[in-house]
Amino acid sequence: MGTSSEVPDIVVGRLPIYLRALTVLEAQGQEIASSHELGQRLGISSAQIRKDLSHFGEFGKQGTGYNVDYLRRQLQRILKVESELEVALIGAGDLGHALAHYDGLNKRGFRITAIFDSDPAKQGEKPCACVIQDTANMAQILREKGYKIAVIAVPAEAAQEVADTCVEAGVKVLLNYAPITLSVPAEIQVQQIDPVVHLQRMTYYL
Amino acid sequence: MGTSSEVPDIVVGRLPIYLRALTVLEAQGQEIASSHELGQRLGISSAQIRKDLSHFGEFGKQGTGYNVDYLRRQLQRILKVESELEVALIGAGDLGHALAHYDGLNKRGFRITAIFDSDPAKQGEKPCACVIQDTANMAQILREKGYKIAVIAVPAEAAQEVADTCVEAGVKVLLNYAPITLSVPAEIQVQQIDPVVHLQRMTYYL
DNA sequence: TAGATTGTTAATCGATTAACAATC
DNA sequence: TAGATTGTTAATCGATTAACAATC
Repeated sequence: MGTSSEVPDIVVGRLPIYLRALTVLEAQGQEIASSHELGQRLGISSAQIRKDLSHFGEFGKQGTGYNVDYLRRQLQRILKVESELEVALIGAGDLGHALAHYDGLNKRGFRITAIFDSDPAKQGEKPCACVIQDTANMAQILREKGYKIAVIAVPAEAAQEVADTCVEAGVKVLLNYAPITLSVPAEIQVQQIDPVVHLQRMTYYL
Repeated sequence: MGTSSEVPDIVVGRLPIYLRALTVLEAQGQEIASSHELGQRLGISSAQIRKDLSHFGEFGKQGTGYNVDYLRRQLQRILKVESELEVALIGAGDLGHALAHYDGLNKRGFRITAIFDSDPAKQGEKPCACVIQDTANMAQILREKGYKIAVIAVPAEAAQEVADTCVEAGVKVLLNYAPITLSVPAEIQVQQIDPVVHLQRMTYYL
């Protein structure tokens, strides 16, 4: 064991997949799952699942497997998603609206509580529980309310500037839907969602 | 060298990122780029970029670097995105509509030419160039028109069944927005987009 | 107890990096 | 030529897997 910074990124990246599978199993009323069963569902070897989990502790019982509810809670704790997290959404175009309406975020602990758009025509609209505000006020609001998580759903041309503002305002986690690679300080977490990139890595095999 | 099946998945996965960066550079009028410059922009080592490209051929010139336009075209060829590819979209909820409206797909070679939804109220609607059809007719249409690529934007409960139908109808590439791990034959390519999974792998570091 | 499955070790496998000859 | 950068090799580094003692 040791400090959490020793856990490989790639291991951390699989935990949400495990968590999701456990949530599904629990909804189905299953109380126990073995690493073998989990692995089969996810297309991952059972050894890898056990190895991954061993970075964080001992969660199973020999001869039995893992208690689904217990392991789910442990993963939520490890991933720091036990309580609800507030998310700022920047960009209220089609995608921004779709995200604002999407209850899957809410149900899984991410609450969009601020939305920004630079288009005055959209400001004042209320696509979900919160009203669309002017991007000009974003930096101040992010800092005052202490937002740590932001979702960027603006056009590619605006994304880097939005990211810079977020970082400057104290945001630590960025989910970027704009199709460009953002340049941010090393301590800032960025994940990219670009459907074209995902499609292109598959068309290679056609 | 050898057959393309020898190229590691992880290398193929980076090519779309390179392609995207080259497209940006070209739009900015830059004609030449070195592996070092590309790497700096992407947060990847120059050695890795050269190694990755070396799986497919020799595209650069010593002492100079890579011709941006030439390398971009080569990557498009390797990734099989030289010509437009037809995409079927299943699910016309908020996300489906957002995808149908998104011109970034079109501009980068993926044309949505069929949309399906099981809700009769939505059928007949025309969110983009094509009309929403009944999911009941999906299998037949996918097979007749020879769709190889489908985007799944239905609720989690319906996703596995939709995937099964797609695979049965000859689809080879699936982009899945539903928050479940799909079970498909090994030869089928699947990529998953789940914002919650992306967020959770970052909240670990908060 | 017998059967099953964990957590962990050691071996294997694969990916990344550093370094450099080739060459533009 | 001098400077720069590629493509490639070999070394390093890290991740996955197989195997098994521990134990429920």
